[in-house]
Amino acid sequence: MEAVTRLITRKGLGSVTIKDIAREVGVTEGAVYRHFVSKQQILSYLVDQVGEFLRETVEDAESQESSALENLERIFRLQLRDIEDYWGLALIVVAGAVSVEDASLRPRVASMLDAYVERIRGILRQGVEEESLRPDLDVDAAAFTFYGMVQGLSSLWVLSETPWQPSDQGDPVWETYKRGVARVASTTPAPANAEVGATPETAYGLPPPPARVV
Amino acid sequence: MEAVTRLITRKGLGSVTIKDIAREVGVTEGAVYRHFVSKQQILSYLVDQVGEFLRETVEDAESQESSALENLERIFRLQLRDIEDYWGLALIVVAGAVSVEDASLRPRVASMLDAYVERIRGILRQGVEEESLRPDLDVDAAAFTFYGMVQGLSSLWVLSETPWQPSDQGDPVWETYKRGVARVASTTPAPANAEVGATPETAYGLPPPPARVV
DNA sequence: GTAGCATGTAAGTGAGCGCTCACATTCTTC
DNA sequence: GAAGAATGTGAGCGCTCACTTACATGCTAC
Repeated sequence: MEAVTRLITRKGLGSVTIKDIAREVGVTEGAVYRHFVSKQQILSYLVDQVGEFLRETVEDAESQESSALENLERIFRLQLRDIEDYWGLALIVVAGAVSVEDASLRPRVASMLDAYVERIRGILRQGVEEESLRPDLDVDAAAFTFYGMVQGLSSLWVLSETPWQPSDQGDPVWETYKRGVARVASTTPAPANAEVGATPETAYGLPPPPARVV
Repeated sequence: MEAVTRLITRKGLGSVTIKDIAREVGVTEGAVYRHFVSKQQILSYLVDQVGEFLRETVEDAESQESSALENLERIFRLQLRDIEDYWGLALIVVAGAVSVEDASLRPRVASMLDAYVERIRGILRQGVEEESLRPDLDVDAAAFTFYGMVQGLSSLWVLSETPWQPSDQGDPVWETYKRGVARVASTTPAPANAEVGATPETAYGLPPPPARVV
């Protein structure tokens, strides 16, 4: 499974063949079929693995005893970092690219992503309750937008030639989101004549994001 | 090209073959090769066509003499509608799925999407100037988020089994976005002890969003 | 009307795919 | 150390794909 992940990260999902996998592991094709009954099964396991990975990410961030908004920000940043590390997996997480080609995997990808979005909704709901988020927040909409932010950054990054990183854009994108969902009174509203381009302070007791060379 | 669009809409991108295209048009494979030199060329034309389609959508919305925020909202809604109508094209617009499989098409898809996002940025910049958007708005971040909203809704929709439509979620998602980018001073800020569940006022002279059953 | 060209057809080619199978090797168990 | 299971090999099967080619047909120009 690790080899498959590496290959997808390197070559993209569609062009990974059983022969590729076998060579990456250092065996022949036949040997692969001693452990998996079909290519579809391999991809299916991969989807499960990605789902598990997502679940862990969310739970790690949740376990910290802090506000929902802080937890969300942590998830957001972890997600961007993971996407940078696992180029190809981003495509699964983010576009459900597998399921486009192989309709039989679609339900699995769908339910994996659904579980993820549902977890985000849960945090948002908690945020509304604990009043770190707007009381009139539409939780579904905010969850969609959260998912979209990650996905949008990922797919533009994956396509782009220039070597920027999602996390470079993470701060301002998050600020925009926060403004949309946070309780208005608790944010420090920008003065009307604030300087354009001023970088917002990072908060929430997070370590400052690692400096990245652009 | 229309036949290709229909086929992708019907079957997904990866599983469309030259034979499929030929049959859809009503000729044989050989005849297709009288007009196109390769399958890659066909897909390349398709990407161009999608780019043109996007450009037209944005320009239509821009041509209306109204605020940048209103224009953006119009683009957002048009986009969701188009995605519902052209299932498969959503995947190109939204995930660059082609380019995942065929690396040679990637630059083309990338520049098409880049042009789109750049247009969005232009509208946002205009909005900052005309003061319908926050003066300290990070235009890049807001453009990313805009793109992500559309993409997030699309891909979750494409995967989902249940028959919801992106435009069902459009209103609340847009509200969230608007709150993130619009000029704070011109919105009616919720008082610190606002009632839970209070619906924010729409502003900017927009008609109230149509009531939607969720 | 016929030359020339655009367009179409049917059969094929070669390559790559997922997958299988007869057979070899290695590991475990007693 | 032998039996048997697990694991690996390499050839190859059947299939589909993008693409080609030899040949037919219709349209246009003069």
